[in-house]
Order: sequence, then structure tokens, then C-alpha cells
Amino acid sequence: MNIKTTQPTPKTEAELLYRAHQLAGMTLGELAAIAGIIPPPDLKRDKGWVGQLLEWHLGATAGSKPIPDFIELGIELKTIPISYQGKPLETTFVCVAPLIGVQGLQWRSSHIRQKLARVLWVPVEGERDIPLEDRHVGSALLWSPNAEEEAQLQQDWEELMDMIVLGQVETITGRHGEVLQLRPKAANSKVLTEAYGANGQPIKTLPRGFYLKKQFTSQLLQRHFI
DNA sequence: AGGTGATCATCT
DNA sequence: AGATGATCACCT
Repeated sequence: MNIKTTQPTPKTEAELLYRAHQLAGMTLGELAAIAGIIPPPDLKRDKGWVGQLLEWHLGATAGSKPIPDFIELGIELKTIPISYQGKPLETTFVCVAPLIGVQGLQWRSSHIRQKLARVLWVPVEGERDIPLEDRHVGSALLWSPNAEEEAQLQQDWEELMDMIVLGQVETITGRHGEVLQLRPKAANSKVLTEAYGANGQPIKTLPRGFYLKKQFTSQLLQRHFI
């Protein structure tokens, strides 16, 4: 996308939320014009384009660095593509899963828990029959997991991490976990990383990431409107 | 290679 | 149709 400058970073949660709400109703074409960029024809070769455009408009600082988007505020920014019915069209990538050095890892101190502690969700129309530049931004919501959501996340995380510790990472599929799943996260299926094998020996396997299932994100979006 | 931003596209 | 497994671009 090659954006050189960005908007100023918001100093407070209220300022961030205010800025996000101002974007509601605008199209991606309008936002691209303001940022001085040309929208790609589609997202096939620019899968992160929408997220990066919103980062620019909201003054996110992290870029591709492994820190929160709004470091001072401890807030993650996630755009989420929604259907005509207002439901998520895709699962949501959260972070890469650790596959080694995971003995004794606890949910409370986990990277994923910190990532999900406070998230600014920005819904964006995502149906592929809507031209990218005509898609509208929806109303943002600032979310933290409630007790039930956190319990669900913890349960799935513990199940998945138990399997990883036991050297069963290659038996894990996207069907494991109720709200959180583990799936490949790499440039392609030739990329390999270190993990534990079934007998505790080191093996090479696909890097994996944690993803939130659509049912989970759908409910948290709905919760906002209740 | 590992991280950021995610969606694509094939299979069931 | 929906979900899983695979993939794309860019940065460090």
C-alpha cells in the first residue's frame, strides 16, 4: 500500500472511539482517497489492505511490529468483514501459536490473553460482490471478553496447548476448540517451524495461528447491540 | 523464520 | 453453503 504518513495517534480511549465512530458510514474508496492511495481491484493479492487502511485512519502505531496497535492504550485493532446479515464472513486471526517452550504456560500470562484483553473491532462490509471501494465501514466497538467469553477462550486454549505439549500438534485440526481454533499461518505449506513430536523428539511442522471462530465474533458483535 | 495485516479457495 | 487448510504482501 505504501502509506508514508499516518494520522496522529489518539491519546485516550475516548479519542480513539470518537475517531472510529467518525469513520462509520464512509466507504473504503473515500478513506483511500483521503489517505492518498488507490484501492486494489480486490483483496486477492492485498489481503491485509482493509486493516492497514483503518490503521492509517486511526493512527495506529505498531505497523507490523509485535506490539499492540495502540501501545499507549493497550488496544488491538481488528477489522472484521461482515455479511449482508451483519455476521462475520471470516474467522479472525489473533496471533501465532507457540509450539516449543510451552511447558508450564498458563492462560493468565499467555500472549493470546493479552492480545484479546482489549480490542477495537471495526466491522466492514465484506461481501465479494460489493466492489472493494464501495464497501462501507460500520460502527466500531471496544470490547473486552466477559466472564463467559474468557472461560470459553481459556478452555479451548488449554485443550490446544495440552495437545501441543503432548506432541500432538499435527493431529490438531480446525475442528478442535469451540470458539478458538488452531490453523496454519504461513506464507505457504512449505514453511516449517520446530515443534514437539509424539515421542518428545523435535519435528518440523507448519507454523500455526490461533483464530476466533465466526460464531464467537458474531456473538460479541451482537452483544454490543443488546 | 517469525511477525504484522488478513482472505482465498478447495473440500466436505 | 460453510468451514478448514492454504495462501498473499510486507516488515524485521
